[in-house]
Amino acid sequence: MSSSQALAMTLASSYPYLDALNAPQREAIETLEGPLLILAGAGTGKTRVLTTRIAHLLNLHMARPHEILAVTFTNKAANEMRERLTHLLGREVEGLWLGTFHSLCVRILRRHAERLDLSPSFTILDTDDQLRLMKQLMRAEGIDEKKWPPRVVLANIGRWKDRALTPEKVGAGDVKTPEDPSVQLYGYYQERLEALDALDFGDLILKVMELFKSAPDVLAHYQETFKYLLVDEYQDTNVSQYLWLRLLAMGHRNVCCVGDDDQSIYGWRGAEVSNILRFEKDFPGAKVVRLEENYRSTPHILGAASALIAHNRGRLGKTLWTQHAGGEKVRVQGVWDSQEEARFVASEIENLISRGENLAQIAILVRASFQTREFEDRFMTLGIPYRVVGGARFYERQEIRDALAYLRVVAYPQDGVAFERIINLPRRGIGATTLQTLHHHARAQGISLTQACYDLLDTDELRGKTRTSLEMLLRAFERWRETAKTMSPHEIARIVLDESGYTSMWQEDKSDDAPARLENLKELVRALTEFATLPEFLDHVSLVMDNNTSTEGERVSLMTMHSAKGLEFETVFLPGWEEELFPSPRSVKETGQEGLEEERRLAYVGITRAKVRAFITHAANRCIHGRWQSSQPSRFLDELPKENILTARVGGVKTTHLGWSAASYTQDIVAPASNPYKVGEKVFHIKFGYGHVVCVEGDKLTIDFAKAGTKKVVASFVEKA
DNA sequence: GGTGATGAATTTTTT
DNA sequence: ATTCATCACC
Repeated sequence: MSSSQALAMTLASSYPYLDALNAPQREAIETLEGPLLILAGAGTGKTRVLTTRIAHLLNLHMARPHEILAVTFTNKAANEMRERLTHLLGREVEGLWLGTFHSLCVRILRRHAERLDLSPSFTILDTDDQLRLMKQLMRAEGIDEKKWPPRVVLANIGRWKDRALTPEKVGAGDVKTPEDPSVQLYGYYQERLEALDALDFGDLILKVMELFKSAPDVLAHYQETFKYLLVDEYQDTNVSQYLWLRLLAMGHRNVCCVGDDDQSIYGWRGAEVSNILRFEKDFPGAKVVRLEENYRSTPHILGAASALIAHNRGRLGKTLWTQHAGGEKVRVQGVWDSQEEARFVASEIENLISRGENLAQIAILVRASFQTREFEDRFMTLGIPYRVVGGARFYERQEIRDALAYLRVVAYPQDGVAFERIINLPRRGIGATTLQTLHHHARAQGISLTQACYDLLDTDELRGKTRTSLEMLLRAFERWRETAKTMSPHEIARIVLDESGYTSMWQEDKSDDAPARLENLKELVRALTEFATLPEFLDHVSLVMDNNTSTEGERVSLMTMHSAKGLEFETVFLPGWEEELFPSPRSVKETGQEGLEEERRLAYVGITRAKVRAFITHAANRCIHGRWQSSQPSRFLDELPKENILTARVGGVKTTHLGWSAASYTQDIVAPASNPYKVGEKVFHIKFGYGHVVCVEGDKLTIDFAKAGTKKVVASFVEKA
């Protein structure tokens, strides 16, 4: 034991935050030196251990904030950890290296870009950019996109990057068939990225490794700086991230990883549970602490989850236990179809509301995001406030990405990816042919797309309308860049969007979703007020794809089980436990037993989110891709012990009106007619667009929407058009 | 170079 | 059901 650790032990009692911990938790916190692996089951206080550990390191003056590197899985988790740390220490901590692998890598890369063939203002490509680039590449190479879908090629490349395989390292055993063009395209893809001064997500990790290998002084600097390393959600790290970590930890070996092999649900993204097993091998003498006391769930919930996960082979094995007693059994409910499922869940939620339960403590966790739709419909009809977490994310919307492309070109003139996106948006007569000419020139001369435009404008290559509008566009960008020097980012954004004609493009658009898009653009400009500079904002956007899900207001949460990781709710609904949906047939088909086990872990994650009560439902019929299918209950249901569950089934061909409980029916009649809308009036709804009121009942309106058809909604969800 | 019609494929999960 | 690509025509 080191002297500092001995010190920690003796002083422990004078740190009140240690007193509330159980023995293993305390051990996990007081083992500050040397490699430590914390196997933390669901709900065993893992985040608490991590934050307390950081607080303890700081309080004992064993490290200054900038000497601690803490890696989380999501930006949200990083923020939460920061908040809890502030709370523990009673003050804000500045300078801590706390973030996701990706955001930490960007921070390092921007600092040392000159040591690599990158500029400090390199671009980070997102999935959309990647896809566009790959399509271009494949077209240029004459590769059939039908036979080799660009998404699949990109997925292959992504998996190779997850395993730290550069194009030359990809072997024959890494491709499914010898004629797969992915390897060849991987090489070209990397060349294009380099020419574009761009990195994709996987590159962020690999580039830092490259930096460390080519610049030993830089590596030494970070190895010395980061005296203590902490990693959350360790079961979801990939090989690259593991190697990255090992490189940094090699010297002092003060590395603490927290994970749960039973909650590994990102195998499809290259996560390797085996990193956990490797840990003890690569860090001999590593201490392993197991956290098995669950503070979250009732015995029935825990019992159901534990029995389910016990069906997996190849797990490290943990026995979760709780001091809680009693509680409700997990309810398993069969319904006729997905609509009835939505009605059932909604009526149960109304029951909970009438019993005074907090909506923020209720969540519906689905396997696939399309499942949220029917719940949304139902909640809107009944006026149950809800929020969809994750899903179609703000920064991924078309109009937002277009607007961002404009801003990127203003901030980084050489950003070809962004420039290409908006060069003809709104339409200004610069079509595919012109673009091809520009590309050809840019590549031949090894210059940026923007530079190629300037070059070609000096020649007679371009004529007529094309020439004038390209010239105008370049002038406009020059002007905006000038403006950007003196104005705040949000003012620049407004000017750029107006002067480019992008705003008017949507104003003139007669489609139903145009108003919502304009609203989103306004929201974007609003979001910009929080940033001092354009580059700062752009980095934020490419890394923090979380739409800042406002936690404000009491709302039911709707999300996938994946995005529910790390969260907890008093009540959890788990709909769609059917063979054709969960386990996902695709997952089982593609990766067999391994895939099935990952699905089971997902089920385990789902159940263990619940503190007090859990409902699992399965429908006999479901409409997938516009086609009705009948389905069998999920095999996972058979794996739940009888003593922990309560089964009910509503079968038969005739629909049973489960959701139409007396409560919701009377509410329809009793509710006062307190809304300002009249039959025939034109209204706007954020999700359904424009429509006319056809019926008014109390605060409910029946509206015939131009696009979405006839829907019944609560008056407060629409506005006058 | 732009537009509109037709037909096919698509949806698992996310930094 | 919706989105995307392709093709014919302006």
